[in-house]
Amino acid sequence: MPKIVDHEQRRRELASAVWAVVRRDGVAAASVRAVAREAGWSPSSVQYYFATQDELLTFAMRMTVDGAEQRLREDSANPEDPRSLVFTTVERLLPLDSDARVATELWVAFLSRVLIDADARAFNSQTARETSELFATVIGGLCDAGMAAEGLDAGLEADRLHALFDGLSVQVATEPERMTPERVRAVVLAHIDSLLLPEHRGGWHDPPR
Amino acid sequence: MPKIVDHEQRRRELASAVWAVVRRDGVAAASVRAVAREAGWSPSSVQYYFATQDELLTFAMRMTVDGAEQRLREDSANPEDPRSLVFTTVERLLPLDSDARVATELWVAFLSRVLIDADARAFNSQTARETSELFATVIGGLCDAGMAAEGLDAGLEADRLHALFDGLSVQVATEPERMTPERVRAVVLAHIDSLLLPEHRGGWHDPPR
DNA sequence: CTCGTTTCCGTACGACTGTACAGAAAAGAT
DNA sequence: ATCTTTTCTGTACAGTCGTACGGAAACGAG
Repeated sequence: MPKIVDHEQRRRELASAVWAVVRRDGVAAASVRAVAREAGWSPSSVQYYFATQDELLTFAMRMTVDGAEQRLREDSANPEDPRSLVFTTVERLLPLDSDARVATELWVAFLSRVLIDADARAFNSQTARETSELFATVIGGLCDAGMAAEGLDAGLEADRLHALFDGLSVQVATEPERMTPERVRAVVLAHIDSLLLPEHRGGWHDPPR
Repeated sequence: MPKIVDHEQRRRELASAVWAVVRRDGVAAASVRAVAREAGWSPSSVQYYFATQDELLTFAMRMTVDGAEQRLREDSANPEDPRSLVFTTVERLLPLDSDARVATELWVAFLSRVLIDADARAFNSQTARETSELFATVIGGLCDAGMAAEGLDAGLEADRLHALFDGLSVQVATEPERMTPERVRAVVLAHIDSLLLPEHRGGWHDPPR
């Protein structure tokens, strides 16, 4: 038996190289050769683990959403008040601290692929649907707790929060100097307040984190 | 004197070809050759009007925001109630009808460039700032009319509306089947209502258009 | 018709792309 | 030490790309 490498780990390693290249030079520069150079391997070696470039890029993209899901699960055992559950959910998905922001930038970079590539489009629809459902769940929590403003349409509000979330993501990635983490937090808090009954608004003495 | 062509018009004609290509095959496919083929000219001919590819793409992108500005001015002489001014402003900028949606898709396609190219970044910042100011103005109109909810921070709300707008733009471009024009309108109307004093909410018997 | 300018095009060069393929290097099992 | 399978690499091919350059075509003024 010959030398054996953990294929999955090697693939993750190469995906990280994809991130680095995309982050530095854009998604158009994520060629097989560039990724190989970044990872310190020969292009043919990359080819050994990913038969095609598309496979490589798709895998790299899928890893970012896996990361987001994991980040989300980290303390979803968070039975505190539904209001801060909404906040932490958004904040976990929309990474504001240093490294994790790369995932958002990757997402923006890959958006251009969604317009063209059918697979990327399907993948995007899938994760978008999951995000919508997640937001619908946490907003449903507000309603169940009787904290939501009266006449609030949970489905509509989930879409609205989702759109706000996507917009903030884009702006964090494309205009980090204008849309700072503090500003993002302020916008999100204001938005959540707008979902609540007046008596539950404000008083974010402990903006989680 | 030889044959004379209107350079500016020819440039606009070529920019339209850029749109068509970007729309169909993505921004990565917007090569000089592809644009020339689309426009029915030789690649060298395109070169005659745009010395470099970058010049071509930048010009095409700038034309889309010119279009948006023009669309905006079309009936900005609209002194009706400030509430529907907010709505029409958003709707004019976020084209929902057939053709004009291409501009939004172009914007999404070009976002990936913003992450990399310094010029694209500056251009994006500039237009984003203008959009923010515009939103701040119309929201200021709500406040001045005494229709805004109490304790409303106009600057913050301008940013929030801007983020919602960008998110809707992305979703309209990437998931048109989920985010239909009707859904967009519903989300925007709900958002505007959340900015108002309770007594001014609802009753959009005449959603403009 | 002829000249001069503008407009347009064909060609060419160097660089990069994805990927197919054949063979070299590595390393555990015998 | 030898064998066998995995791992890795070099090379090659057929594209596409941006763009520089020289010359052809078009066309208005004289």
